[in-house]
Amino acid sequence: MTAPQGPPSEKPRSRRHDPGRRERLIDVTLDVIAENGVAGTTHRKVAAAANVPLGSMTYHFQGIDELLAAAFTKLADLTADGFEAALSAADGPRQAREAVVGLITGDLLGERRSILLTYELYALAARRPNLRLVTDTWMARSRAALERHFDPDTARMLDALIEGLSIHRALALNPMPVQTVREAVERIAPDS
Amino acid sequence: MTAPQGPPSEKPRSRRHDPGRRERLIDVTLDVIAENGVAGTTHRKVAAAANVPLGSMTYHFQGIDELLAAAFTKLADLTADGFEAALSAADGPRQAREAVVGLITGDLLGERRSILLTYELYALAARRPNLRLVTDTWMARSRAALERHFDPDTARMLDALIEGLSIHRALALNPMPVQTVREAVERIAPDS
DNA sequence: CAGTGCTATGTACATTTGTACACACCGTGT
DNA sequence: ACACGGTGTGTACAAATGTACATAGCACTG
Repeated sequence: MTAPQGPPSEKPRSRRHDPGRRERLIDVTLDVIAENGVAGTTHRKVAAAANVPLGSMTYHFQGIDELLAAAFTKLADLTADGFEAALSAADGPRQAREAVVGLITGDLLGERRSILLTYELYALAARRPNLRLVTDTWMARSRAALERHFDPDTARMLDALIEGLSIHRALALNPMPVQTVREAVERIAPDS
Repeated sequence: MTAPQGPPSEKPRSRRHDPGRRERLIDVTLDVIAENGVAGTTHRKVAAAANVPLGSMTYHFQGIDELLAAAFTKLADLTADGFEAALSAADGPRQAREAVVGLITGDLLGERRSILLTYELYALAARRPNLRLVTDTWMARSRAALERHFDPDTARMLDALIEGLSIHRALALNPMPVQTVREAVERIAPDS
């Protein structure tokens, strides 16, 4: 779905010389986590999904912890990138608010995967100091991006609102309509 | 910490006849999940923490899935109970808002554990239909409790805000001050 | 007070898992 | 051309895990 499948398919057998394999393994790992959860993510599942031998796992990553850390670091970086891009493109508070609405209500397909992975990250970060650094950096970047348009307090509130609304939209049977989302954003960040 | 430790200590050896053991196992399971995550929760760890033999696990629960489901169901029920109680005690919108602030900023000790378990539940519920029922019921109860004091749209917004603010307060290095939380709640649910 | 049925226990076992490691391959610089 | 160092591969193995099950003890009914 998201990660590229297998090496560019040269010969069916013997796919040696696969530059960028490490990076591809990280992408595939996120897919595996999204599907099976951290609890169900194993070296073997990732290897199978990426179509590489098991030994490749321990060669590229010190252990499974490093694999998970690398995957979640990439997730946080990419998500923060998108967040910053959407807000940078906005000009003025009006567009900024609409950008926030867009981020919350963004396409529920890819969004759902992202939210799901975020839970897993939060759950893991609570117990792993090195992942705490990842979530902290992520939050700091989000807040900074919001502060380009809103005062610091409002930025923090908006950040929390985005978090909560995203979760609710992902979990709820009938998600909150876009118009209501817009109303919530406007209440937190009024026309000043 | 939270769950009662071991049976009431009769004889050191042979603790047969332990009524309510099933319930105690559920409590201990939540403790184990909080400490090790769903990924690190095993029959043996729970059994050791509860001071019961391994065989007791498979006797009381069909499998580890049923154990996890029972634990998370209890978590959701208890949390929703507390939520309802806090809001029922409030009289008028003013007190209701303050109750919401209290729920968000509630003692960070027990709160932290609760939030942490919630991530785990969300992550698991995304893949397990029977747990989806648990989260749906929980959300419905929360919303209903809020609707005793606020109009439906505001209730949904508040519910999401509570979610987001709780997460941020649990994860952030320096959590948002109570006064700012109050301000956010007031912006979403103004004096009408 | 005897019997009956639920509860409790300990152990056994097949699977799965993380990880190590010895060997094969190939691009690259000399 | 050729060695060499990084990259890739397959397999092996100990540890941990979920689960089944035969046996044992206790409470409670009649």
